[in-house]
Amino acid sequence: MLLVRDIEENFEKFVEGLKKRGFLEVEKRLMEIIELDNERKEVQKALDETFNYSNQLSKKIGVLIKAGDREEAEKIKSETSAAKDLGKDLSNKLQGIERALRDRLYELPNIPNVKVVAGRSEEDNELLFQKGELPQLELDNKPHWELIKDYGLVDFKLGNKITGAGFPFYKARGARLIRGLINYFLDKGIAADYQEVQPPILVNESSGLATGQLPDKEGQMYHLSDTNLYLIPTAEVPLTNIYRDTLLAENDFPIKMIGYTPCFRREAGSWGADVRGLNRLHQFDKVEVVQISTSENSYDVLEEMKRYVEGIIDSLELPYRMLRLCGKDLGFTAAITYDFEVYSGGQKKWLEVSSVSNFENYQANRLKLRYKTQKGDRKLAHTLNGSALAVPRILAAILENNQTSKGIKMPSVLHPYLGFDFIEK
RNA sequence: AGAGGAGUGGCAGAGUGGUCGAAUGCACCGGUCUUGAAAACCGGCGUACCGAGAGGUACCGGGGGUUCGAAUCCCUCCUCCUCUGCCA
Repeated sequence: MLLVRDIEENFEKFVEGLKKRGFLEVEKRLMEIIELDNERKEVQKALDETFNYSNQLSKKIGVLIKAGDREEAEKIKSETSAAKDLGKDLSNKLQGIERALRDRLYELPNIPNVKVVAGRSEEDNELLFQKGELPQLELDNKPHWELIKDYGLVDFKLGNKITGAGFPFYKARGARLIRGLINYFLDKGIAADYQEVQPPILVNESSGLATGQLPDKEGQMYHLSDTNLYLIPTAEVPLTNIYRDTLLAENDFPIKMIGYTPCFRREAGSWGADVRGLNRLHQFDKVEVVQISTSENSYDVLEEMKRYVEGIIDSLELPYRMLRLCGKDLGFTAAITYDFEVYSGGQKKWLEVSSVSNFENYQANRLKLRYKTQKGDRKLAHTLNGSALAVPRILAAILENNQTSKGIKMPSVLHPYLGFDFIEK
């Protein structure tokens, strides 16, 4: 959530930033917020004064009763009702203003970093580099949704029967591949000093609000109405919320966490050819890294996370490229996001397998996540996260790129995790 | 899930309607003493909002209520503990 004080101090920067995202009537929205905040201050002040007045009277009554002067006490009591009524009016008014202010602030996404270009759609994401050879496949190569059938790795029909579309069963070597990839990704993280966390995959409303999935993406999460809990769309939610309502010391940093969870997304409104097979699922596995940093260091941390993710993809011998998302494609809470995509030769498509983002203090503000500086000031921390990595799409690319007429080769780093290095017919 | 008990500052723990933002101890910070350290002693020590400041206001698990006045009484939700039941 944006800070009103920052909006006031850097009005132009906020106007520009929101315009980059294609927001309309930006000045008007921001002015309204500043006005509401001023109104809030005024009403708060009046309310404080009213409370002060009645607090004085109450104290007097207390003293008088103790002194045995009942009559005088009753007299003062009769004077309190006007202040009480006024107090009630003012606090209703204040509540209304605060709600309005909060609602307006909730509507506003994070301000993009200066490096982020405006853009009109994902077409305008900036391609920063591409690495690795595109696979030279034999003529009869197939997309993974055929390969998984041929080799009996993933069963979508069974998923339909037991749950519904987008909830596949992984079987035999398919299941082993999922488990192996998860373990490989976790081991990589541990080697890079991330602390492994196994979080709950159901979270409460406060957690969803704090990392910004709520209210923005309400319709994208599965909601259990009888307990008012949400199935997580990413481990980011429970991992980042560990630090909700926290005051850290500067020597608590760096804070590096890694967690594997299944992720649940309703994907309402998704359609088209790119949803086939493992490309887009309602339930999928993902290993996520999260870091909490000071405001000074967060861009160094972001670079570190990018290098980290790149290293894993590289080790899997997959061709990949990195993009910087344009303002229009940037997630609601992110200030900057780098996407990693791997090339999947069977469907001849680039698949997004990781998003690495810096949220600066946007989430921290909602999380009430601060740290104390050496000088003793309290500052909002910065939060960052990245996929490391999304499992099914990596699986799709491995299957497609390594297929031969005799079977599918497995990347060498996975051999110890799989117990096989080749999937033959 | 049922019955009972409990949630107070970084921690421990007092406070059951009035000058309580809250005793006391520990921890922490500064100082005195000391060659140095410890001990002892003195002082400081929660958060947020408003204000240039003086100061004001709010906060005793969350929300609501009673009252001139609530940490204290009532309602509700959450969490923890004990017993009973159930179950990976």
